[in-house]
Parts: sequence; C-alpha cells; structure tokens
Amino acid sequence: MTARTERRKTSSLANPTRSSRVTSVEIARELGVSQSTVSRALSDDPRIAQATRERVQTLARDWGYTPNAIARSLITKRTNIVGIVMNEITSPFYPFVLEKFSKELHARGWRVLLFTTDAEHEVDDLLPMILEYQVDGLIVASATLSSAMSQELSQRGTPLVLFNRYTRDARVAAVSCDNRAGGRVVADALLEAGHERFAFIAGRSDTSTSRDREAGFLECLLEHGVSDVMLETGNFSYESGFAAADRLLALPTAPDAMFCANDITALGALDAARQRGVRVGTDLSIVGFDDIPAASWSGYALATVRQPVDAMIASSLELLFRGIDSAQSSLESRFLPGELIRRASLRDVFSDASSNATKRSRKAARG
Amino acid sequence: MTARTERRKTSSLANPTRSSRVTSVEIARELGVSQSTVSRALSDDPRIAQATRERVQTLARDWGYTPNAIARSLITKRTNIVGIVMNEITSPFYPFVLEKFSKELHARGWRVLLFTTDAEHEVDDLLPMILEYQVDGLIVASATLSSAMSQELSQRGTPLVLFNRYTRDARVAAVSCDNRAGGRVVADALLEAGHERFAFIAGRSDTSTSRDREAGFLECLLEHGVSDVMLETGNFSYESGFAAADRLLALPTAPDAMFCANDITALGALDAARQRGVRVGTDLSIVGFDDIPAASWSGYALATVRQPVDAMIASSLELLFRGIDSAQSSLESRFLPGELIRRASLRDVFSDASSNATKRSRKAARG
DNA sequence: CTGAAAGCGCTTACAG
DNA sequence: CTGAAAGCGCTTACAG
Repeated sequence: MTARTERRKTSSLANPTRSSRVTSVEIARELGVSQSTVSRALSDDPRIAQATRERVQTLARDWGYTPNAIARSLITKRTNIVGIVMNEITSPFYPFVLEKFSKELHARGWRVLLFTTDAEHEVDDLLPMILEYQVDGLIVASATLSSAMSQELSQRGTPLVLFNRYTRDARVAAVSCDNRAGGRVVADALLEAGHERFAFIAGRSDTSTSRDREAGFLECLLEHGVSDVMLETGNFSYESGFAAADRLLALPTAPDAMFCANDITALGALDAARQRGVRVGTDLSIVGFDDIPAASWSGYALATVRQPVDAMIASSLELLFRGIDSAQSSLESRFLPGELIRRASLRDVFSDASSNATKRSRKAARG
Repeated sequence: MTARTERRKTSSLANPTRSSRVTSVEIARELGVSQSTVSRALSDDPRIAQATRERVQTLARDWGYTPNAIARSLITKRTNIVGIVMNEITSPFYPFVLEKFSKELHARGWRVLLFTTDAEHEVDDLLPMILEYQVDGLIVASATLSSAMSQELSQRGTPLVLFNRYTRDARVAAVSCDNRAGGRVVADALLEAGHERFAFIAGRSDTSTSRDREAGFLECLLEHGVSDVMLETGNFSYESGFAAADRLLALPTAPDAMFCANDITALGALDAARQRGVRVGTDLSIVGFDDIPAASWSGYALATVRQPVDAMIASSLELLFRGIDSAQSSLESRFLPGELIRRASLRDVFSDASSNATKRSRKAARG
C-alpha cells in the first residue's frame, strides 16, 4: 500500500525529471522482472502469473506507459496502418466516405494514414511515400493508379482496394456504386414520368463515374426508342451545372428532363432553371447522383440516386482485410446498386403534366 | 552496359521469387559494400564516393527499394508523422481544412495520421492510440482535450495545436478565427444597413465558436444601444436553421436581421424565409459564418464572414513546427480576423429599405 | 571514403 | 511461469 502510493508519486505527470517516454525496460527494471515479462503481462499473455501481471499493469498505468507501436511494427512486420488516398476530398460526398472508413478502421483497432490528391493520376507519385510507412493495406478513393503500381503493390503483398473506380485489370480489387445501373434507373423514372426531351450534364469526362452514369442513361433511353439526347459537359461543380443548364434551357427545344453526373451539378442546374422561371418538378425534372445532404434540403428537394455508402465501405473493408489476413488478395470488382430517391425535382408519375396516354404506353411497353 | 541490363532483369517486378520487400542489407550484399554505405549513399551523404553512390542508387531504383520509415523512425526517434484529430469532418468547412493541412504537410515531407471524432471531448480517449504511433506533433481541429491530457503531451514533448478552439490554459497553443470580432463585424454591417430587430441563431451551445460569435454580435449591438436580441438555438445544421428562422418569422414582431452561427444554418434560415415569401436582402438580411462554397452559389448569395483558412493553417503549422524543432513549444493563442463577404442576402446600405435617417444617425454616432 | 558495431523498443521462439 | 537472447531495418558515432 505504501509502496504503491510512493510509486504513484513518481508518475510521469508528477515527476518531470524522469524521461518523458517510459519504455518497457524501465518498467521491468523498477519491478525487478525481465523486459519480456513486462511485454507479456501487458499483452495479457495467459502464461504470466496473475500477481505479476497486475504489478506490471498497475505500474504501467501509473507511469503513463504507452507501448511504442513503431517498435512493435518493426518486429511484427505489421503496422496496423491502412493508407487512404482520397481524391477530391472537398467534394461533398467524400468527407462522409472518409469519416466512415476512419470510424470503421478505428473500431477494429486500425489506424489511417491519409493522403489527398487533386488529380486522378497523382497516386503513382504518392506511392513511394506511402510504402515507406509500410501500410498493411491501401484504399484509393475516386482515383486510380497505373497497373505497374498495382503490380508493385501485389508484389509487396500490400492489398489494394479501389473505391468508386475500377480497372479492366482483373488483378485489382474494386468497389464501386453501380453507376451504369444508376443511370438506367434514372432514365426509367424520367420516361415513366412522361418526359420526352432528355439531357445529360456530364462531370469530368476522364472519370468512370460520369461516363458510366451517362452510358447507363443513354443505353436505357435508347432501348425505349430515345436516341436523341442533349449532352453538356460540366466538371462536377455547381457553377458548371448552372451554366450547362442555362445553355440547355436557352435552346429552342429545351429539354424537359435533365440527369446530372452528380448532385452538386444538379443543384446548379436547378437554380439556373428557377432563375429562368422554369417550374422544376413540373415543366422540368432534374435528377442528380450521390444524395449529399443538400439534396434533401427543403430549398432543393432534389431527386437523386443514393450511393450505398455504408455497404460500399463494408465491402471495401471486407476485400481489404481478406487480402491482409490471407496474404492472398481476393480480386473481385463489386458494383453495388444505388437507390433512386424521389423528391420534388422529379415530376410525379401521376401529375397532370405526364399525360395518361404516355403513362399507359410505357406500362404496356414494359409489361 | 551489359551488367546494368542484367541487373534490371532481376528487378522486383521481373523476379517474383525474390523477397517482396528489399532491404538495405540485400542491396549491400549484392554490391559487396557495407550496409552503412548503402544507407549513406541513399541519403546523399557527401562523404560517399560518387561512383559508389551511383551504383547503390541505381540498384535501389532497379530493385524498387523503398526505405523502411518504421525502422528509421525507431532509431531517429522521429516519425515525421503529424496526428490530426478532426471533429465534425463532414461539416462543409472542415474538408477544406483537412485538405490544406494534408497538402501542406506532404509538401514538407510529413505524413498525416488521421483520427475523426463526432464529439468534442472524445479526444482524451483517442490520445493513447495516437501516442502509440509516436506522432511528432498533434493538431486537434474543432475539439478540445482535458488539461491533464495536454500536460501529458507536453511531458512527452509532443507539441499540440488546437484549431478553432482555445483554452484558458495558457500552456496550449491555439489558432482560431477571431469569432468574437467576426460577430462584431456582422453587427456593424447590419446596423449600417439600417436594421432594427436582430436575431441570432446559435450553433451547439457547447462550442466556443458559436458562443464567441454570439458574444461579439451582442456586445457590439449593445454598444449601439440595442439590448433586445432574439435568440434561437440550432445545432449548426440546415434543418435547425430552417426551423429556428421559421419560428422567428412567425413572431408578431419578426426580426429584420438574422446572424447565424455558421453558413449551413444560414442557408436553412434563408430557405425558410423564402418559403414564407419574405424577401431576403430587402425585408430581411441574413448573414452566416465560414464562407463555404454553397454560400456563393447564385441560388443563395449568402453574405458571410469568411474564415481566413490559409492563414489559419499556416499559423497552426508554424506553431506546430516551432514546437517540433525547438522542443520548446511556443504556446501562443492566435486569433485571425475573418472578412465580411457582402452578398445579396445582406441589404445594401444604400437601398431604399434602409432609411436615410437611420444611416445618418449611425454615421454620426460613429464619427 | 568505408566498415564494424551499437542501439532504437519492442515480440517471440527457445530453454528452463 | 519467467528470462536471456535474437532480431526487425534502419542511422550514426567511432575508428581507420
């Protein structure tokens, strides 16, 4: 009792003269045991005597001992660090992705080393610095790397998962929203609402997300006999959506339905329409993609395709950890379906504006 | 020439039988030099002969050698890792903060270990896991930690900088937007525009940001004889801003000027006003805080106080690195001034609605 | 200009 | 149940 009280007095907080970082050797010396015993006691090795374990753990707590993960990593050859490379982190959708990855990984005892890029193909250049830190796995979100680099990773036994990107290379694991199917769902909904003049406002054309959403949209329209779709190109920004919609609505035969490559673009389009006095949700339907918070703001009420973020994260981590645990990566590409969220910017099927005739013919065509 | 060609053939990419991670020892063995020489050649030690340096560097490149930063960290007692703890990472302002910290740190050769929280005071619990990884410095954004924990950090010699928070504790470095001054600037602008019935919509009341913005606002109004300010409490969300503004505008004597604790709240308030047919920027001025991208969208044109993000980041890193380089933290609190961004949601001083009489009396009072 | 050696702080067979 | 020892992959005095 007295002894313990005394030890508490020499705790790192109370005794600034002691070395600022306690090591297991110091604990061992103080207790007259070996350093191995300290290590084992702290990792709850069952072979250590109950009494010893308690003495060690108590002193460790009192002295504010923190195990050195760097030293541990060196000997175990495992850092418990996952690298996350994130492109366009400031685009509204990705902070949620990052937060969820971070939460999930922390909950499982993993740490996140973060790298940000603002160009899709910067990843290759970042890779050396990432690898220096011996990450046990790597997630690349909204960007890709060369196949030389992904080979380098598999060489080293560092699993990689692409998030919202994929490659033709079958040796890369990837999880993505099914953007093509999402585009189809939107086309279906717009056709069902009786629309006839369609437009697509693209994001950056070098992204598979935008291209696949467009492809699915056009493909489905074509299957329903619509081959003439107005195309505008934006860059995923509000301003580009605004400008593109403005150009479209100035046309002699303006579209009555717009699908935008992402929500931000759609919000810009929506404001452009409003500013021109076009009644969104009646004269014009606008649908976005992502379901960012602003889409559900009552000022917008933007219909959109919600990305299944939670499932995408879970899937990514499953693939990643399968690679980490088994040394044998499982190189699937997974495409998870988005969900159409109907809001006021999408004309209702039963509204006056969508003629009953049109509706019936669609139903017949489908049935 | 032949020799070099041959070596290239044994590169890690071409030779899958070799160990997946090359070490300096393997390079040394291959070249018949000591491991110390390899280490020195790779770090461009001037004492190494030019020829040796080149042989080493060439083989390292060909074999895809990546130095092990974990091993280096262990011996140098420096990880070159900065921990960033970020609260409310999905609030639109913080992704920009994180991106800039990340960019700046990478540019200087530092890495970022990311931790996210969704409660202000979670940081204490995270600290042990952060410290295990021997971060050389710690940035805590939009959250605080107990003084026991900040003492623990200074004990260990790990510099800490609070971002957008501060403590009474003079032993903690902190960089924040001058929220109080920002609140004053808004009060000034609203008074100048001739407003008379003021409201403040708070964010979470446990945050210094919201409290300081409110304090500056009320203080300045009081100095100009306005003591009766309507107060509503939100939680920094769009919905809470919408609801609060809706309540305010339902009052018999509704406010003609609203200051909101952040932009998101203000956007909600703005939409609530519109929905009630209130002409924002004429009958009612609304001012936010942050200057997130949506504030400048033409659909909103929200006046706001722009946080000087770049300067805040630069300042934080300056304090952090001063602590890292000198082992003697410099424990300043810095408050950087925000800038009022006038947009359409703020009634113009010279508009009809702000009576000349009012304007003159303000000017006289100030002159 | 180069090498042999110590050592960072741990984990983990191996031996008792 | 515990300890002595090896070793992870580097950096860096120290010596020549």
